[in-house]
Amino acid sequence: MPIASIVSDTQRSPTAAETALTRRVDLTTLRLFIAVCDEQNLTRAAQREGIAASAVSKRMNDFELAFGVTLFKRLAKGMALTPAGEALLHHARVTLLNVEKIAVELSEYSQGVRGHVRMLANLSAIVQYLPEDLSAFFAAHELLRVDLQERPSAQVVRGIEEGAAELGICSAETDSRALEAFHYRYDNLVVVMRPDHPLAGREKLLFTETLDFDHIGLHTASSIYLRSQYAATQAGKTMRLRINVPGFDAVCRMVQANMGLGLIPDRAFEVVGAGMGLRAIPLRDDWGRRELKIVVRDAAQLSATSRLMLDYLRTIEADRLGRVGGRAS
Amino acid sequence: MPIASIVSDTQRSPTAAETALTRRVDLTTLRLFIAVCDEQNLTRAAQREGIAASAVSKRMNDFELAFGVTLFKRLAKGMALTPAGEALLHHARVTLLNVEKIAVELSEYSQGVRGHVRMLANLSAIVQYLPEDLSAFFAAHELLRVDLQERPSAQVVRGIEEGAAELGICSAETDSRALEAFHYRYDNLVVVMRPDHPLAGREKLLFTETLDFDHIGLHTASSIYLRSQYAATQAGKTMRLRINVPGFDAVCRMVQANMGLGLIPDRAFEVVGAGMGLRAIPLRDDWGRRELKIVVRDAAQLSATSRLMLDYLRTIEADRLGRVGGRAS
DNA sequence: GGATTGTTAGAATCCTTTCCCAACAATCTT
DNA sequence: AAGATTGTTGGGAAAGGATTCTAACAATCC
Repeated sequence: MPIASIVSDTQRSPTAAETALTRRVDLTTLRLFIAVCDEQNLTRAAQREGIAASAVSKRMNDFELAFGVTLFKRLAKGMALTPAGEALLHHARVTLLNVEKIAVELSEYSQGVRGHVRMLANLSAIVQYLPEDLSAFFAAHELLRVDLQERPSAQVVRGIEEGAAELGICSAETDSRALEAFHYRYDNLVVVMRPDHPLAGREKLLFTETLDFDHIGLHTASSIYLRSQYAATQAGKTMRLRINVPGFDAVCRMVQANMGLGLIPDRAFEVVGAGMGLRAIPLRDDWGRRELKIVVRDAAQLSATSRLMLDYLRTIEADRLGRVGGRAS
Repeated sequence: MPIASIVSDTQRSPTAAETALTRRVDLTTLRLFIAVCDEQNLTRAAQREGIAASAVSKRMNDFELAFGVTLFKRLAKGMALTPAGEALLHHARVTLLNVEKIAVELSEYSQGVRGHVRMLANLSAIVQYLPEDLSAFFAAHELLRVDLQERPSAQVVRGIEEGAAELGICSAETDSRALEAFHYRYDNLVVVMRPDHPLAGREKLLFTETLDFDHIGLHTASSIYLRSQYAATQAGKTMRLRINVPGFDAVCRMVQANMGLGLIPDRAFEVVGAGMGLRAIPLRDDWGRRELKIVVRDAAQLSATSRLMLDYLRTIEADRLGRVGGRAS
């Protein structure tokens, strides 16, 4: 993005003088600084942190001196931030948040947790397969912990590329660029409707048959939404959308409220919409069968724990298929 | 996302014991730790950091003791990470990166820069209006600096909500939820084509008229792509997409290469596709005129510098319209 | 004048680093 | 095969540095 970089400067590498300054930053100073900002008063901040006011004063002054910056305007009633102070406050907050994460995560290790796996996954995977897969995984490896976040498929890829997590699960149609990809699960889309809907008696449906009725859409970045819009376009028809909602449960509730048809994966319906008295009819179109894939940056360089998880996720469906003798649901 | 939170634990608040542990983390230890990880060797790490090897050893041991965790497997050939060590490494890296940002930013303040504004904007704003608007703004306020990142409109909103930046610019059609929104600019979409294209002689075009020809799409999260797909659907037709590309310049290059029609904002064409010998024909549909809006979390609580920028961006078009006497381009 | 506010100074304390040495494993030399 | 050499991490004592505390001091507000 060349045009952006003209005015952006976050990416440039720090000079030697700046790396020297890096060493003058320390966490207690940042913590105290935040306290002073919160209280807008040095004395109260010192009390809150259980330290003498003079110590705080000295730290703030030394810090300002070291960086050649004034952080506060010293008023008679307390301390007010300068622009430089505001900039520091922002970074100080996220830095301390990070440090807190360190403490939390390490203390988990000390209590026996032997590994952490950071994962990103799309909604379909999280709702349908991950709860069971992960709990089965935990049964075999009690000492592991997973940090899972939901994101649309495209951003799962982005997050893995950027190293925000090690394992990602996204729709197989998503472009995963330089990442390594492995098969995870197959998915089947079903049309969800009330039992009194005109189509409720059907065994199977073509997507085009549903286009004469109102639809309830997922959020616009979801792959199901994008794919169904595309299918409608291909058929030369229009999807009549009443509303876009953020989750499968919300879709089912909207269907229940007679807002229209919903299009969600079958297992999601079993999990989320089961007790709601709704009908789910399989989609006959070829794109009604979807694939979820696992993406990683470099399988060879994965941490031992992530490697374990990856191997597990890759074999689990193979096992299941072997037992059942075919591709189930 | 209740189902996700069962297995996710990033959001939970730290216990008292953990906040106590927070104080045992310090940056030099983290820096040394990273050095040891990089070198996989305590002695070399100590040399690199200009410190005695035994001091490093002591720090690592104390740290392990404090958290009750083993970070390394001590091998004869050096030190290898345990899973806990890998987890720490990840967080340590991002923490130090943040600290470096602090040093960089503050040293800029010390050199006279008086304020930082963090912004997110969509591609349309960045390519068309921000370069001029920002440079004009800088002319009036030499001492300010802007940190600008490109994101699709929906994620601009998300970023502002999460506090990643203070000012955002996105398409007016984007749902900005609880954020405050202000008008920024109007936009007009044009159809870009080669001069030898059948439609090249036209003065204006309806989007439906272009649907008989191949199109070049932007990336699927872009508002132009979403909106034009929707329009095609509404017209009961199909958009014949040859390829999706990530930027306006790429669209123009594809058009030049005879891949099809492009749909981009007019000013983007002037900036990016001007010298490429292409035709740009205005879109006559009502949605061909788009609006860009500025979003902020709470205008009343904005920092002084961001406030300045917001006020500037809000007035600049009003001025321009006043001078020109109407809505230009 | 009393009660805020933040700042300064000197002494006590705490912590870190350094230095030297020990134990150990792997590798090379005799 | 035995011994020497190199490189590794770990531990204890002393020196040096940094941080903190108490106490006293200015400036402002009510």
